Amino acid sequence: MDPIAVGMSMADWDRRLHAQGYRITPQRQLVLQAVETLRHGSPEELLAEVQRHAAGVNLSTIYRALEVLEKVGLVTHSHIGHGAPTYHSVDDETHIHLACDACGNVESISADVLESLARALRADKGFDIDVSHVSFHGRCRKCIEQGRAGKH
Amino acid sequence: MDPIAVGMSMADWDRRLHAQGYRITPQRQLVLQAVETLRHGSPEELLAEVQRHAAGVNLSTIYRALEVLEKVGLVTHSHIGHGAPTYHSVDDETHIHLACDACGNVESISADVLESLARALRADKGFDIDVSHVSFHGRCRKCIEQGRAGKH
DNA sequence: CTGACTGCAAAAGGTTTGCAAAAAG
DNA sequence: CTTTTTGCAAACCTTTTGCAGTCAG
Repeated sequence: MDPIAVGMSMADWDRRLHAQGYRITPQRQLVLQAVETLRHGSPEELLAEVQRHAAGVNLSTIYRALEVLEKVGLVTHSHIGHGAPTYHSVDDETHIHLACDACGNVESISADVLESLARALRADKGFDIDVSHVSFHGRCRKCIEQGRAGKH
Repeated sequence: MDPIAVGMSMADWDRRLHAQGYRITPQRQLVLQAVETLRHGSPEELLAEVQRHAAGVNLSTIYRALEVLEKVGLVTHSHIGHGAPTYHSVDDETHIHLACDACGNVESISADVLESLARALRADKGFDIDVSHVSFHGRCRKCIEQGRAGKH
């Protein structure tokens, strides 16, 4: 598997960084690749992925790289559970997360379902939702059928 | 201000605890009252509120009380930002949060806006949203008008 | 060269846990 | 009297920060 050409945002990732005055570094490229490889990843998970290619990279570098990559619009994150945020690449189709509180499973679905709600909130409240950030908690089909209860 | 009769859930709060085998303690009552007084509160903030009435209460007690109160259905929490969760009492009208990433302000609105979306997700994906848990990120009217950018 | 970036280690938040003493039922 | 609950202190986990050395431009 070619570690370079993973997503379409990779095409101009360096230009994007450059444009905003940031430098191109191997670490930043590795983090971006890691985000695109694991389509969802916590900082910890991204570190593991990055370290498969470059063992010496430090966790704080992951955090700082993600901050920069997010600032230039190459990645986003959302808070799915109680724990760590999940980062994903911006070139994926915008999606939202359905996190099951009973089994912990997380499903990604298209963000299209939010369209009319987003429009309504924009109109009524003047509030502009960051759609890529959205995640819903609840119970998935399987857990409802099995009568599994429980939060978290 | 009467510290006892704040919300309607206070009516049978002790019965609720009792029913599930938990004991009635001043700390638990104080925490429940604090949640109803500050309609939104992080554990830290709830501690401060509780300590206005009983200085000796410990933060870990707040956490443990919230866990129990949540288990018996007297309070819920939602994760608004990056930081601490926010607890609110269940007897309030179910509401969701609109958190502005630019100014940090959080607005509560009725959860009614989610009705049709919730129904659709239930039908299409079999996923049952925990509505009280929902919060949206984005930009509020003020910040949009002032062209204020920025995440977090 | 010079400033931005990295690794490391320490600090900072937020939450959890073990334990002995205190309180509830 | 028995069992739960509390307060305290320490442990834990994730994220942030200060700093000196390194690297990109």
